[in-house]
Amino acid sequence: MNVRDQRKQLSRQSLLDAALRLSLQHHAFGNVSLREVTRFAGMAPAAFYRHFTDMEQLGGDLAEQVSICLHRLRRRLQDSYAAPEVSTRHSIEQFFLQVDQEPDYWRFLIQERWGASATARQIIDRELRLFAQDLGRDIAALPPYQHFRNTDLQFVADLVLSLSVAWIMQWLNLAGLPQPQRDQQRQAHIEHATQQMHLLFRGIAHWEEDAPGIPVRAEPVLMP
Amino acid sequence: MNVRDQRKQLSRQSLLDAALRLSLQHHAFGNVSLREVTRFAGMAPAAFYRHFTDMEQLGGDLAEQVSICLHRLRRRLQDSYAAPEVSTRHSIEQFFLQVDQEPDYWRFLIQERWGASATARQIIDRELRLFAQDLGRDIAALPPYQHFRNTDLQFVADLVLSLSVAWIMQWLNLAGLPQPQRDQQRQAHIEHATQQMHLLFRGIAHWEEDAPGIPVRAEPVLMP
DNA sequence: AGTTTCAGTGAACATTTGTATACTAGCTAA
DNA sequence: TTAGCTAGTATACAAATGTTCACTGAAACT
Repeated sequence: MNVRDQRKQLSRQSLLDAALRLSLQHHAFGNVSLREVTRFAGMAPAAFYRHFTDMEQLGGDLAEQVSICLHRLRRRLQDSYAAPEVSTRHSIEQFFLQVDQEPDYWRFLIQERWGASATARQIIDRELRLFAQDLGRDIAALPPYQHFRNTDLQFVADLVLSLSVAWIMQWLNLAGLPQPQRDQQRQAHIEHATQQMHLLFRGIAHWEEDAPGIPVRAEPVLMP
Repeated sequence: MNVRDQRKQLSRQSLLDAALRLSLQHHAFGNVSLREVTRFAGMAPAAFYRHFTDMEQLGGDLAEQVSICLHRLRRRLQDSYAAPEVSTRHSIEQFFLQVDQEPDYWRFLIQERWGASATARQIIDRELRLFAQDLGRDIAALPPYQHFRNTDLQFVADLVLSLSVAWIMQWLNLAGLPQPQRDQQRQAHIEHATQQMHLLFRGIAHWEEDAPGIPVRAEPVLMP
């Protein structure tokens, strides 16, 4: 590649990095101004237009780039087929360890899921939907679940996705705590998530039976 | 109350209303300017300071007001004890019907949960946490669940809370669709949520047993 | 070697922003 | 009735914003 194009992409990346950093600092991408981004990246405001027409476009491109995080996660998920002897708890620990590897990306993703940039919202939504689909396919392919219909397993995948999003944000918010308390809270959070997953497994295992322990009369109570 | 104080509170409310409306329009409270709020409410910018010192304070007060929504929901939840013969599906329908009654409030709440205003975030978080606690207590008080430990049921409540948040936002985003397609999608969404709840019920019913259908080796796969 | 291309600069612009000030009208309380 | 409060107005100002334009210098191409 050209030396010039190389440098161009370099400063383009520094703009994206600046936008990400400032988005997290301001708790929203929409609160970040064009000038602020260029200032943070160390260039003149007008240089911005050599790379993006608009802050909206930058938001979209940033979301696209951050979405790579999810792709990586999906690939790692498939790798877990190779070594399936590990426990649920261990898997969850691995999951959060992976979140910790790129915490800013994850925070951005969840923050901008309902954020101001329409393009970013669209991209993030597509990405999460894709992720849930893959999750459903992966579950369906396993021997114990093969006798379930594919559509049945899809809503399980959606459920896990909803849970994951909640977990990640809770996990990331523990990062601000002081060291001794933080590790304890993190351990508790892992325990919490593991229990929730176990509950789901029980539910799946007994999916087709009646649930004699739970009378119909009591059902609505769990439901807000 | 004084006529003057009465009028003051009236215009204070119109400021809050304007802020809510504009927050939803801009997809973030942080993107709303002080002047925009006063313009929308039909007064001069300086009048703002007779009611709030800051946009931050307005954000907090708005979050506080919107939180009433959750209180109302909690109360309605307790009422469901009176008529527990209804099905899960019906309860969920009722739930979304209630969301539809004040959709703006709900959207604001979820949107600003990780938004720019620190005060708003704090208030919303406290409110959701309280909601989950109540949910746990309510579940624990029911005969079929009384033999579970309270702490065990708490994570079930957290799970339901995480799910509810996801449901609400998905539900609200169906509002933009054209009429014929919308009702169909809504029906599907209710079905979806009902299935997810049923899965949880199965899991709770078989909480203490082993799950023979699910080998340990397969567990991690469900876990991202 | 000479010309072209183009990422980045600096200055300028019209707007919009938050905030301060002096002021007005009308309710409140003596 | 009269004096005082005070919610709201009008105006002003400094700061920051998005966008433009002519420019510069180094890489790229012929």
